[in-house]
Amino acid sequence: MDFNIDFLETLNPEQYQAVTTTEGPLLVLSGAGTGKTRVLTTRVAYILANGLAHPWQVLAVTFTNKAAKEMQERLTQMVGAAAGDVWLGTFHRIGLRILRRYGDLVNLNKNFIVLDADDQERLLKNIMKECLVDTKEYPPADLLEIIQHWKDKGLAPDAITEAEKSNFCEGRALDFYRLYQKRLHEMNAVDFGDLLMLPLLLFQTHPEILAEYQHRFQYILVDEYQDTNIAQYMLLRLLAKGSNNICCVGDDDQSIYSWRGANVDNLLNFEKVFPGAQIIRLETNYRSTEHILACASSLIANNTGRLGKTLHVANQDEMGGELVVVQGYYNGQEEATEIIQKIEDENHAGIPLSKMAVLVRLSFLTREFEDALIKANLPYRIIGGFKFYEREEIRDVVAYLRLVVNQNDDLAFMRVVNKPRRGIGDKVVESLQQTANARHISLFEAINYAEIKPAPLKTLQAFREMILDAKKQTSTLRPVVVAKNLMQVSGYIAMWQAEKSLKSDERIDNIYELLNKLEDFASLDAFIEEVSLQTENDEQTTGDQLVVMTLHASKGLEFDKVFLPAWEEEIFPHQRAIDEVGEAGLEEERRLAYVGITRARKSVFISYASNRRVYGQWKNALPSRFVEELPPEHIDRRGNRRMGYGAQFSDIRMPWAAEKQTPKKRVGKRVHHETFGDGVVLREEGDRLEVFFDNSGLKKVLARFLEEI
DNA sequence: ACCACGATGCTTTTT
DNA sequence: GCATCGTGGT
Repeated sequence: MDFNIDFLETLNPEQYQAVTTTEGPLLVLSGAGTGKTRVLTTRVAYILANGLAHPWQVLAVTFTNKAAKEMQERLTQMVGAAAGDVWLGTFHRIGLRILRRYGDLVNLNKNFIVLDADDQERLLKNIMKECLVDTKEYPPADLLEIIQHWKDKGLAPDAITEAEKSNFCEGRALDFYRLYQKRLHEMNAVDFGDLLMLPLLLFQTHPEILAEYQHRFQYILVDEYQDTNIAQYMLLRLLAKGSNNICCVGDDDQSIYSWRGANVDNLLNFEKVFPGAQIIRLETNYRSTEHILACASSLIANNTGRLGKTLHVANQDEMGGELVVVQGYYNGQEEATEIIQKIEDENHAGIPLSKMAVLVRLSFLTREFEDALIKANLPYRIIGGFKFYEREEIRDVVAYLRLVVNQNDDLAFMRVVNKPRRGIGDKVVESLQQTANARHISLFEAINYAEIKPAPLKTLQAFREMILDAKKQTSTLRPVVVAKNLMQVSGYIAMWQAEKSLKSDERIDNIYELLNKLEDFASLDAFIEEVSLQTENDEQTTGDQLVVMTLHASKGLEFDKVFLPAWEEEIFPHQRAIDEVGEAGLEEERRLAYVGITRARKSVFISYASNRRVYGQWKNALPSRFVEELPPEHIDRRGNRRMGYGAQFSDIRMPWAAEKQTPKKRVGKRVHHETFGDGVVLREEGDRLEVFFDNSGLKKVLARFLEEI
């Protein structure tokens, strides 16, 4: 293989070791900005160049689709077309690939579909309703989370032990899980968790298949190992039993997905699980300045139970640099406006927008920045907010296509059968469902048997023919043409065109954007599969844009200048993280702060606001405790913009603050309301009061609209 | 079957 | 403050 190994010379000694120690288990502890992607990529290239394995005998797993794509590109640069034969992708994609091949051994039909979060929740809601559960009291989303956690551990319903059981809905979660799996099976569908759990089940029940993959994968590489869950760990352990050549790269200080089932112990126990493992530490940081690293290190030092690493700057040029700025603001809006102003100034001074980023803890915080960006007329992209593939119109179009591919896809059927309105209401769908249940057939097939009045029946038959017609077209026409036809014939596009609003125009644009993507696909199946795995916003760097995203979404990225707003108690660290898992939650929040700071090459701008609107209500806020954990000599602390540094937050007297100071006991008091007149307070729940007004009767009103009389 | 309106709850973080 | 859901009227 023609392969230029010159770039081995540009590696530092530790990186070189990590690349060339190919045999046996290896753990690479790789701090932020120490070149781990480079190591991983070069390692694969090294293995291929030395003929240690064929490309298809190398398995490289990444955490996100984006990371996989980036690695694929870099690898192609180094080894050319051979890069395409390496098994490279997210765990979920690899799992899918295995199931497409051997799914029949775990009761799957070859062309199964992958449900997204929305489908899953809808399905669970249906199941719960059938079981006469009040979905208000027991939210399907909570059940989904429970089931996902089971799947994260690789636990099928029969494997749930007493200790794993949940007391959700009087302990019925397991029953629902069983039903849910049964329903998935009937629909020939899997969810995200199944993409890990079912391959695991396959390997456990079919040793000969496991042996085949153990033999196949001579070298296994894993990125972001600190964020793998138990199912992923078990898969890796099984696969690595073949060659024993497994290399995991990770950083315990960047473990930020425990809420999703990630388990840092995978990394901490690496030596125990893989005897004879070697460990290499990458501690030379090529990304950030001294001040930035000092802040990150000082902050993370407050965590316990770390493996411990000391990052140092790579070159002397990076010594010094700008101090990390900590700025206080009056409120969230001022904060957003001023930060965008700064970004605009930097942009005028020559820094491209794409080299800067605003990273927030909670996705709703992106909103104020979006407003400010629109006012400033700067091009931007929000990541972590509403995602392209989660938009209504996109999901509708995909549902149509899913139905063309698989008429038994009941969820897709229900989504589009009356969209646009065709006069098919709840009653008709209910009747279809009954027939379908009784005969064990899909809703689509039930059209032929259900007792339905002539008018809707005619509509349903026409709908049926339309889908079957599109299916017929797939054998002669290109997928993109079939899809465009269907969107016209079904009246779906016309539905939005008729609406004529700003939003509907945008929706139509989105639909065409989606349909154009179809150009690149040979079949509808392939397209749907791509879409169902593409949950994360792919990099569509259309020109020079500023990104505003969540801290979670920023993992693995880097920017010259990073802005970290809303460093306030209850937001960051997030109150719920602390409430739910206490000290462990706080430490994960701190790692998130560490991830945020270490995204920056040249400068970090941290800020907090004294007042913030949450749920449309003003709340005052204290600076995050993390601010106090930064080393004073490395920061430029500017305090609050309007009050000057040192002002006591409790000194702030704002109109809305007055309401907080009124005594809590208001029950029994006579009050006056501008619209409802005089009355007496009966009950009190936080800010909401139940008042019996003399002339208007019983009303629920907000305390701030009341005056005591 | 569909629409208008009001009550409700929501904001962690994502493959 | 907003989007979603459920209700009751047409």
